[in-house]
Amino acid sequence: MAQAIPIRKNSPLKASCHQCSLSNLCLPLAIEENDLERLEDIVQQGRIFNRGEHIFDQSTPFRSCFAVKSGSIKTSIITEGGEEQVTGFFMPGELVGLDSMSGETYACTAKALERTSVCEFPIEKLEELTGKMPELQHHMYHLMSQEIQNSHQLAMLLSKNTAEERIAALLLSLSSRFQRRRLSPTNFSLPMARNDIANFLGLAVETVSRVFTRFQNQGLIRARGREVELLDVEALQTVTREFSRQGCQ
Amino acid sequence: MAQAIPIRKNSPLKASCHQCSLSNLCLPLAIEENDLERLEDIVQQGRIFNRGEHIFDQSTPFRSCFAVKSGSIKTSIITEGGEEQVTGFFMPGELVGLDSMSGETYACTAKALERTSVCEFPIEKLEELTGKMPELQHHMYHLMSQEIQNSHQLAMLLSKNTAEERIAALLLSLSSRFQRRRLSPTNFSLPMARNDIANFLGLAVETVSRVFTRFQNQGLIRARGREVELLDVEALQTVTREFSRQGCQ
DNA sequence: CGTCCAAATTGATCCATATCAATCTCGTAC
DNA sequence: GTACGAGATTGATATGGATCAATTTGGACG
Repeated sequence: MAQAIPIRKNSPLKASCHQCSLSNLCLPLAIEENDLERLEDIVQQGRIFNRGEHIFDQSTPFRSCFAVKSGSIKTSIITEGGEEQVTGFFMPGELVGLDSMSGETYACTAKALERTSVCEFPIEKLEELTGKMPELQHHMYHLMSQEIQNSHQLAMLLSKNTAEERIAALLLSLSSRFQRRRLSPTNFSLPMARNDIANFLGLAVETVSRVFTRFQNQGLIRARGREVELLDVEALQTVTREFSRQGCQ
Repeated sequence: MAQAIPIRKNSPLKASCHQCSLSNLCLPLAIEENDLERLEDIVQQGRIFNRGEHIFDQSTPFRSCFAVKSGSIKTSIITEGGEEQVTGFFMPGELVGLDSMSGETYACTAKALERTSVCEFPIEKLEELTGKMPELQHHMYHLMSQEIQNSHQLAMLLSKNTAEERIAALLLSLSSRFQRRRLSPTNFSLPMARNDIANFLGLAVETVSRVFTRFQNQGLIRARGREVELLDVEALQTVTREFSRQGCQ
């Protein structure tokens, strides 16, 4: 299988947001034809990261935001003590790095959970562009605001909800994000390990494991390793009193 | 004391960010003289709210962000079930409403914790202005990014830290925010009730109370009702492994 | 100055989840 | 195919903080 796939003639090195199936999810929401071209001018498309590789970490000077094209990314803060706090999971169509726009270096570390490709938006050029394009500026505010809300919802989940509620909420969040990408909302593969789930939700791994089996015994889900099937979405929604991470957009 | 204070002749009804002692804290950071005037044109200054009054709530259509001039504000999310989750406390120089820039209505409810005056920034005009003023736009991104980080720090505190650590962190956060306003960082009055602290930090009121007395017995603080004196800041910092809410800016 | 009510404190008990410990599973490399 | 190790599961026990209950404090108001 050493045969390389031939590169298409005239395949542009620069981005082509036009053809991107995620174009309505990430940045170029609802902007004009020639506006889209301006965005294409500044984006660096198609960087690939393998599982476990860092897109950036807390010591990296902040230069760019990244939109996930395929794969998935985990962001986390590492404390001086070396403890990790997972702050989010990012799926295709979502924008990573918005929390870093107020410092010299990134505010967190971003790691590819699987083979992942991203579009890079250099922040200086992006700011320049949003200054000229009110729609795009508005969209940036929208995305950042959404990110604040997500984080508030997470805080709420952590401070008020039980282990079962937190995990149900996460499953439903993932479900709706898969659905938005026109993938099955009931049958998907978790991109992250149990450990990451536990850390994100402020639980011990053992607790996550136990809740998964409990849900399984109750007929709410079917889970084998990272493969998950939601058997009773309604019931899961009942378990979750609150929380709906809408992700990016 | 029925005598009204006479209104100064020519006292402008519109804002005067020039004279505002908070001008380097809230929006008009590092902008030019005539830029500041443009900001003054859009801001509605001097609205006063009494203790307990709502600046806005979740059913209010989103129109404006608010900068705290004096007093303090509590923001919280009310769930369908009527549960409250306090999402933040805002002090003079800080901007409220950034989490609401992605919906038709406000994402939370804002309540004055004491007699509070605010400056109102109508969002449409503000967006228009940031489109023309790159510095101001940059500052908005900065503020929103900071807000995301604050919220991540809170999530971290809630998921990883003990009751003592959370309360020490809050006290130190308030301390540094008082200091930024050139007030005493060791001797201040808490604007919020124990209940609000408990809710914000994901604890029961009783626990907050107990930790306060424990800190007092250990000689870390002196507290009588809402009056607090930090006696050993170093020790409090040791208690807090993490977390530093920088507030706005 | 005393009354009243909300807020705060203190004490006793209980429980959800962490922690510790022991397998088990499965993907990967040899 | 077998061996290995990381990740996941399951079981037993400990504990921090919630909850329930009872005072106490303090501020607003007549």
